[in-house]
Amino acid sequence: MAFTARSQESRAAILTAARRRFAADGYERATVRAIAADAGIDPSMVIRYYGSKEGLFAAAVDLDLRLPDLASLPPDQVGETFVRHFLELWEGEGPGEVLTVLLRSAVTNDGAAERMRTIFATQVATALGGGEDGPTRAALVASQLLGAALCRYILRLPPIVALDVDALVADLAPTVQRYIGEPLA
Amino acid sequence: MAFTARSQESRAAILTAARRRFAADGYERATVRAIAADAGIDPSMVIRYYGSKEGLFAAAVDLDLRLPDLASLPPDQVGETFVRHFLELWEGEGPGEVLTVLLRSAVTNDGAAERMRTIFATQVATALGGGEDGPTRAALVASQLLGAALCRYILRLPPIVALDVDALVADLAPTVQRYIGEPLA
DNA sequence: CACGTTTGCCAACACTTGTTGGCCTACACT
DNA sequence: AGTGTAGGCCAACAAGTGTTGGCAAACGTG
Repeated sequence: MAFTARSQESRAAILTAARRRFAADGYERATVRAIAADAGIDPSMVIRYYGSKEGLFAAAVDLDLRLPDLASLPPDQVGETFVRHFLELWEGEGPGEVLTVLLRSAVTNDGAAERMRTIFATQVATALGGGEDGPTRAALVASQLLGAALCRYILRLPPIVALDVDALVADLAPTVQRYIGEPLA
Repeated sequence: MAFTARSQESRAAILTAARRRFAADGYERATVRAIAADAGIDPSMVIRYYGSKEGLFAAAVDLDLRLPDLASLPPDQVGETFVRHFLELWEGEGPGEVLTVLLRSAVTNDGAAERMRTIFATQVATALGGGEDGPTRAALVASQLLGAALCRYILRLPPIVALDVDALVADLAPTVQRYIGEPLA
């Protein structure tokens, strides 16, 4: 039952292959067989190590957003800092893949949607702190950031893809800043 | 080969059932058998009428956004009008289902993504008019609106779901207004 | 009324899916 | 060296998929 050092290599190979497949195809179309083939291993081993396809998925999307401590920043820079951190997460090799997996499959798989919900209900909401309408503000921020990620990394809308990170940050930061700070309707 | 009046009822039943199933489950998990069962008809008829599952899908996502003429509005109301129109499209029974289908499957299906791209590259961009950076502005608008739709109708983030349409319009309108009118970075 | 066409269902096909059990090999430990 | 345990692959399963062909009944048209 317990893991030994010898199998760690296979486990890791399976996990990275799973992330890549899940990211590329989404939960439903990514098959255990394809993941196993990418990892150069038998499909049955995938089940043996991770229990089921869903267990593998859960292991593949285990990510800490590592949101910075925004409370210690000058209030008027929170928006820009937050947007930049989020976008650089997406641009990165590892986290970007995990986030792609999450978003791609949260759209069709309810388990992934639940995971996304908790991530943005806990990590984002607490990072932003906030009073009684804190959750609403966090959700508005999420709507803009997830929308941007959707258009840039999933749908690949050309005008959004064409922008470099700095320009995108400059465009989005005021929006996020307003959702965090300005009074709501 | 040609359609007769007698079959129109079944065709329509299949189409509405397909829209509902595609919207609820996404392309992959919506099975022809389930759609046929919902329509109270044999699965083979679905294929006979629409050729294949993909043909049925193509027929199910045939929608005109019916974007209003924004040019004739006072410039400072364009944002709010646009946001409200978009949200009410989503709230509506028929169009909302089609949009859900489109977004749900654009994330994993490349054909649907292409359809989405052209919709937001042509319909939205031309509705907003605009000069040389018009496409960029339109894409930024799309990022916020699609993000909001994603959070509200797909991921169902509670704080976004809890808002009524008026409140959401009030929160999002300034963002869209800024993307349309204010200078970009 | 008889004809051909259309509608519809049943059964089946060929295939893919996640998952399981059996068997052999290679390692670790005493 | 001998033994127990874990790694790994093969083959197979049961279930579900989209799709096809054949056949009975209902229809519209002459």
